[in-house]
Amino acid sequence: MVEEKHDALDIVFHALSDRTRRGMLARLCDGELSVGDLAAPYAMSFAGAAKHVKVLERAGLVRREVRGRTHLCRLDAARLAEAQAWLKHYERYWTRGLDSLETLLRAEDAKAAQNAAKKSSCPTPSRKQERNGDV
Amino acid sequence: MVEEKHDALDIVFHALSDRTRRGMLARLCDGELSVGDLAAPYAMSFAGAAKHVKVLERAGLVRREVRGRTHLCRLDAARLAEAQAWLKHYERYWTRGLDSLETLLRAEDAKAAQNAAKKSSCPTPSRKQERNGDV
DNA sequence: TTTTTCTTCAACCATTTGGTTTAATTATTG
DNA sequence: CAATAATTAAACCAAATGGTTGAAGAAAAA
Repeated sequence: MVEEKHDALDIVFHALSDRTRRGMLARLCDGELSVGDLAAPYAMSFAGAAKHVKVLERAGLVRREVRGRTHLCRLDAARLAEAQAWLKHYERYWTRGLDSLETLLRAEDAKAAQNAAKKSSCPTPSRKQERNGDV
Repeated sequence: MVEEKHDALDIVFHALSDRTRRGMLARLCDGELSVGDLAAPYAMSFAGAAKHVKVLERAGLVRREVRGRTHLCRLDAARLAEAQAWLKHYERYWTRGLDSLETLLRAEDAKAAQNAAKKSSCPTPSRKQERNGDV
């Protein structure tokens, strides 16, 4: 009878819905950081940033190890896996679209290849982008 | 100089951080639904549910087509793809863990197979779960 | 036209969020 | 010991969130 209003996914997605917190997670990829280290890059007050760390912690995305007077934080990606598992259900609803886009691009490539064939051959046009912008 | 405080990812993750909205997205997988249809299953007021639809719409997760007096909504998964692309960056931080888990389970399976070998052979133990609980 | 249906809009309320500042806590260092 | 460093805790604030109710609009049906 604990009247749970938010399930784990609510809390994880909420934690991810803030650019500051996503930035913290990104920096934790390179290894453990203290709360102070995590807070340093941001313009806000230390206490403000520490609150963000706490949100990440409550979402289970970071784990904290108190070591002397500093609190070391490290990424715990398990909950991210859960979030991605949820999203994966919807993969088919965008891959369909991407597939047709892919088809279109392939057709374009083929046409371009035909036109270019008079001059040279170009086996794999390599339409890979992987552009991301991060954080 | 528009002073954008929230980027697209903020808004998408926030939209996903509510069970009601995730439920709506799930139901939209089966096809278009009116706002009324979307609202029906929930205990809250119609206007309350309609607000959730609007949040999804502003996040770019649903698109609305006004048709007569009913507003048809349909899933637009492109933004979900962006969210998953972000999560994909972290895949390596949980697959490492899952790999060792996998190794452990494989070892268990192998042992079980050895024990069972005296009675019968079982080619693919099929440790696939895909359990999800959805929404 | 009148009524009903589907929907938005506006006002309101309680709670949460993201931020601040100041004070308190805890561990290290001089 | 006293001083400093790393952090939390508490009180506060403005804005956003998630919900309500009641009214209004526009399209369809009577």
